[in-house]
Amino acid sequence: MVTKAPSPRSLPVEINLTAAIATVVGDDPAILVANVGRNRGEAALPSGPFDPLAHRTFDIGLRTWVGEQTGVPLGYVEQLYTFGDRGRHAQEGDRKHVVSVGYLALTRQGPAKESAIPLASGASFRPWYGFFPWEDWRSRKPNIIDANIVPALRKWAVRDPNRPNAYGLTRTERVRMLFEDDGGRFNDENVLDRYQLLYEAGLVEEARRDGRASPLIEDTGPLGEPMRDDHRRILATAMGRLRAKMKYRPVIFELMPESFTLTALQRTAEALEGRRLHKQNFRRFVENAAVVEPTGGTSTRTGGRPAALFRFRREVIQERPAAGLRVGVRG
Amino acid sequence: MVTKAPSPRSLPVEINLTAAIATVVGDDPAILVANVGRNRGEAALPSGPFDPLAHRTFDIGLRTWVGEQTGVPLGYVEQLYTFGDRGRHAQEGDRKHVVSVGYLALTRQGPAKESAIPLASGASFRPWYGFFPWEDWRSRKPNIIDANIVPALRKWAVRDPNRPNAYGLTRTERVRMLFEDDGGRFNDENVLDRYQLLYEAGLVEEARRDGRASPLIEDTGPLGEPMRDDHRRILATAMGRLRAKMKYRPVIFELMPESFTLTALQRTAEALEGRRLHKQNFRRFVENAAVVEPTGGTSTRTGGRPAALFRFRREVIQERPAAGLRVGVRG
DNA sequence: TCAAAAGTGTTATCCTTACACCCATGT
DNA sequence: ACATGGGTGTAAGGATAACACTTTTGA
Repeated sequence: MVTKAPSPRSLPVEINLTAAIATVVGDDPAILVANVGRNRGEAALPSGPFDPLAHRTFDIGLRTWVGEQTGVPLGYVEQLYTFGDRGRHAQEGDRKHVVSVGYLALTRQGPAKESAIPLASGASFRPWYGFFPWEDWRSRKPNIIDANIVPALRKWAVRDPNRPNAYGLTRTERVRMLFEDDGGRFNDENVLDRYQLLYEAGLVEEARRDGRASPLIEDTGPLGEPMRDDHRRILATAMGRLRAKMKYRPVIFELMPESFTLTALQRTAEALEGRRLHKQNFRRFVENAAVVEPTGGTSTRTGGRPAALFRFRREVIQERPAAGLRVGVRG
Repeated sequence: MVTKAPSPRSLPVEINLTAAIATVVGDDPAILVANVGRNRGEAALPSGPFDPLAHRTFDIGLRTWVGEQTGVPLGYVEQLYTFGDRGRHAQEGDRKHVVSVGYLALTRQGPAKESAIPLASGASFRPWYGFFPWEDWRSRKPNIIDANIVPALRKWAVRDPNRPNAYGLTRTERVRMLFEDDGGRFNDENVLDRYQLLYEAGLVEEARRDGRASPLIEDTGPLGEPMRDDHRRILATAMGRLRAKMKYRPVIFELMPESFTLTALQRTAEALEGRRLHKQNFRRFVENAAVVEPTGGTSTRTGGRPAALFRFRREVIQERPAAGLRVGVRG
């Protein structure tokens, strides 16, 4: 058996780090993007080469150039996935091969509508549901699902209804599981699967760009705002991972200010999960998980009774390593 | 903000794929290793360069050379983590930089003690608890923990008891959470954290090799069999991921034969999780999760009443996407 | 005094944990 | 007949989901 035999001939390889940097602005989750919709520029995630001479680890490299170039200090950082498909960046020709390591990062951003952090020009925080309008079920099931997505996916599925994918699921089954099955509830963590299905069905702009568009895309119109290269796939991975992770790790507090009301905490959880939560149960959960403690202060907010302020109890990290916000459904 | 600016000067980068290929042999989980303990050879995970000219994706590359070189057909394949620290492979000098993409793969191996699949010479399946003896709690709490690990870690911790790591945990807290807290239960998923702690404390052979050994390693003796490079870290990542994943996805059936008894299924789950499970509860769980169905056949096994045979119900993948074996504690 | 949001009490139901016992076969 | 493992019934306790109601402020 061979181990680390040198490749006979090989393309030069470049390692690229691409970060989905998430925050919450007001009541909406947002993502840091570069090159915002100027003339012809598509939105792009911050991304840069990894230079092993300058930085010892991926993490250090990422924090350094994100800090330098955007002014955003990163708190929590987590590696997501490494994308290495040949031909992901067709425009590069075949002269080198780019491998992208995707990262999720969190940064605090305060409640202001305007960004509190001075950002480099061209960079801004944008609500992530602009890129994934079908993921925001907070006020209701998004209309785009029944009006556009499901009809188009059904047409796509019937063309070859029984072809199984890698997991043995047919097109019809995948459509039902991911978009139709609202008798069952919306599974907030399958962000990537839903995007992937739309991509395979040729219904997102990126599929058209890659020469995989279906004629059906003319029916649906653009589904969410596209991003450069496969950045929207990386963002989908990040959203799904964050939604999963917050249920068993207290990462949400990386997005909260030092002290906050329980309602603010709930709004943030709802923003990330894209669905409303049940107030009493949310509070009971937070209470007996003991992840927060009262500061003693109160906040006089927009109308209504003043709310008690709480802070994150750092001790829970050692007391209950699995303390997240695994709360139930429905508001 | 810069996106994909070319790195000014850069080391050549090589992408290396390293796979933890897991199976179950009899009642023990095993991992495919190359270069088994001949003269001076350390165990190593199968590993090879990724050549973007030959293979379109990482997955395809991995399946191809694993198949060619070892004869092992891979079923389930999942990317784990990409390791890019400079200096991981010191012996390479500074002439190129190797980035390793770690993978978890599963393959069926049948109940035979001898491997059913002809393996390339030098390759073999080895029980993974040989590399992680502190992870097997099936018969009892491993003696090595109280006899060797905890005393050495305590000595290590008191040298600098309050230094926090990246998560704000002190040495003392980490030791307690990961190895001492048996009032609380053993958390089977933290395989990587435990290995990482032993590495930082300088108690594993790899730390000595990297020049980070503590004198304490002379007290403890070698803790588990070492592996080449950082392969034991990759294996720890794989074990933790598999233990976590089997609780919410039916991946365990990738390791089972076509039909099996419920006890065999339980033994496999126990082998992977490294702890005994409660029989009745395991059965009830499997029953009402409806992940299996009776084949009608029975198996006459080693003594005792014949056991009914079951098979995996593929339909659950679409019925209950989160159908795993999230079963309770204790046998 | 009333709108608006904070904050609480209580119950039905289901799932988890744990107990101990019966069944069918080979020797 | 008995050893060996296969297979089951049931009850206590806790977590979850859902119901509607009281409290405190600002305008």
